[in-house]
Amino acid sequence: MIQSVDRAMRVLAVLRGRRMSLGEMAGRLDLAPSTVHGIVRTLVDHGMVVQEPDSGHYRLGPATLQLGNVYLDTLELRARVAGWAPELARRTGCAVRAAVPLLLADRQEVVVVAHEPRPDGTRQMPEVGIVIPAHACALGKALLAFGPDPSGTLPSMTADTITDPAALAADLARVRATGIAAEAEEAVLGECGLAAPLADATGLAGAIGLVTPVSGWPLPASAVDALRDTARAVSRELGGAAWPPAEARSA
Amino acid sequence: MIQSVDRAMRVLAVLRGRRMSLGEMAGRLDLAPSTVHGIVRTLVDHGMVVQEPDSGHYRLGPATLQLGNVYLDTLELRARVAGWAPELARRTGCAVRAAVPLLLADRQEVVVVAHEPRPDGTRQMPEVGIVIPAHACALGKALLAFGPDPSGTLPSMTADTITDPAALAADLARVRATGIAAEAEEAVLGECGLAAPLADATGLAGAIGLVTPVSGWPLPASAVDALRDTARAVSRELGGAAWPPAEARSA
DNA sequence: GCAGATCATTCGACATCATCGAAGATTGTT
DNA sequence: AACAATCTTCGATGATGTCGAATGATCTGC
Repeated sequence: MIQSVDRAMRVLAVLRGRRMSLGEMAGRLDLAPSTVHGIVRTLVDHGMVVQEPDSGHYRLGPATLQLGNVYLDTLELRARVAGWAPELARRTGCAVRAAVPLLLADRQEVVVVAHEPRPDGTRQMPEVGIVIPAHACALGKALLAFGPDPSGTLPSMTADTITDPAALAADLARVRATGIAAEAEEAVLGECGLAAPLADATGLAGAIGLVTPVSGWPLPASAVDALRDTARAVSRELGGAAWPPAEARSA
Repeated sequence: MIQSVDRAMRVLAVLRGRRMSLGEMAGRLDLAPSTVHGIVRTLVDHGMVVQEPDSGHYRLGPATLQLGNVYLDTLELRARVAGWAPELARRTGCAVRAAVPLLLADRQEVVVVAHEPRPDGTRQMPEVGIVIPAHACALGKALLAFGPDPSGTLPSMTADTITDPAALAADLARVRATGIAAEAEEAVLGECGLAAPLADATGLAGAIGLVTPVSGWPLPASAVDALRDTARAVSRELGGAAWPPAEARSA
C-alpha cells in the first residue's frame, strides 16, 4: 500500500463528511498541515477537490461526479436491473433499488446503483449513490447473508436497527433459508423493504430490493414472488450459475 | 504536486475510458507494471477501483459513486437550480440542465450537475454527471464567455461543432453581448439548446440551460426571456452581485 | 495433454521523492 | 493597530516509492 496515495484517499474520505479547512483535515488525519497541503493541491489539479475562493476551505470537486457517472454507465449489473426494474415496480407498486457492496477495511456498507421510482406518479428523489450500513437495510442483509461474515460495529440508525451481532446472525440465517431479506424501519423511519441477492459468474454481485412506506408493510406474498423471480432472472442474465448464489463465507 | 498521488489520479483518468489490464495501464501511463500495481492496489483497498475476479482486469469501483453523490448533495448551485428548474421547464417545454466547469490542465469541459426532464411525460435518461467539451455546448460557451479564455484543441463532436478558434471567439463575443449562448447540434445530433451563466459571490459559478430536440429549434423569444430571468434569480440566490457576471478573463 | 505466452504479483536495492517544522504572506478579528 | 488564524512556501532529512527481474498462475494454441 502506497502511503501517499492512501493518505490522498483518506483526504477524500474526510471531505465526504463536509467542507473543511486545511488545518482541520490535518488534525483529523494526524498529519502535518503542509503534508496535507501537498496532497490536496494535487487533488485540486485533477478536479477531485476544489478550494472555495472566499474561505479557503476545501470541498469535493466535479471530477468526482464524472468518475461516479462513468462507474454507473459501465456497471453491467445496473444495466441488467434497469431492464427488469420497471416491470417489478409496476407489479408490486413499490420503488425498486439495486445495490452493490462497498467493503472497506472497517466498514461494511452498500451503495445504491439503480433506482426505479414507485409507479404512483409522485415526485421522488433519485437515490442512486447513497450509502447505507449493510446491517441496517434489506439490501445489505441480502449481501451479508451470502457474502463475507459481518464484522465491525453495528451503528444504530433508528430505534429498530439491529445492533446485536447475535440477532443479526439469526436474521441472516433466515435470509439464507428463504433467499429474501426484510427490513422494517431499521435504516430510515417510515421505510420498509425486501431484498434478494444477485449472482453473477463469480458469485455474489449485488442485491435488488423493494422499498415501501411503512403504511404498505408488510408486503403481500405476490411481491415476494415477483422479487424472487426478478432476482433469478437478472442473475441468469449476469451469468450466475445458481440462485441464490453459493455462500462465500470467508473473510 | 505529489508524484504518486498524481499518478493515482492518472490511473483513475485512464480507467474512465474503459476497464483495462494492469499492463495496458502501465503502457498508457508509461510506467513500470509493478509501479502501477502498487497504486491500483491502494485504490482497490479504498473501493475506488475493483478488480474483476475472472479476468484480473481493473475498473472503477463503487466508492467513486459515493464521492460523486456527496459532491452533488453539497453543491449549493444544484440546490438553488432545483428550486427554479421545474417552473422553467414548464414555461418553456424544454429539459433544463445546469453545469459547472471542469477545468483541468489541458481540457476545458463542463459537467452536468442538475437535470430537469422535459415536461412531456416521456421517459428520459437523467444526464447528471455527463461531461461535454466546453466549446461544443451552450452551457460550456456560457462559461467560456465569462470565464478564462479557451485554450487547447477544439475536438469535433458533430459536423457542426465549432473547431475554429476564431469562430469560437466570435461566438463568445455574441454571448457576452446578450448573456445567452446557443448551440445547434454541435455536441449531439438532434439536440439544440440555450444557456446562460450563473454568478455567485466570487464570480462565475456555473451555467443553466435549455435543451430541445432539433424539431423545436429555434426556441421562441419567450424561452430566452424565461431562461434569462431564471439565471438572474438563481444568481441572486447564490449571492451573485451582478448578472451577467463580470468577465474574469485571466488564465 | 503439453508447451508457450501472457498476465498479475512479489521481492529487494537504489535513489528519488514525500514528509515535516518553521518561516512567510494574507486575511479577518478584537 | 496589533493579534490570531489561516493557507502557502521552502529546505534538509530519511523514509518510501520506484523499478527490473524473478515467480506463479492462467489461458491459448498446437
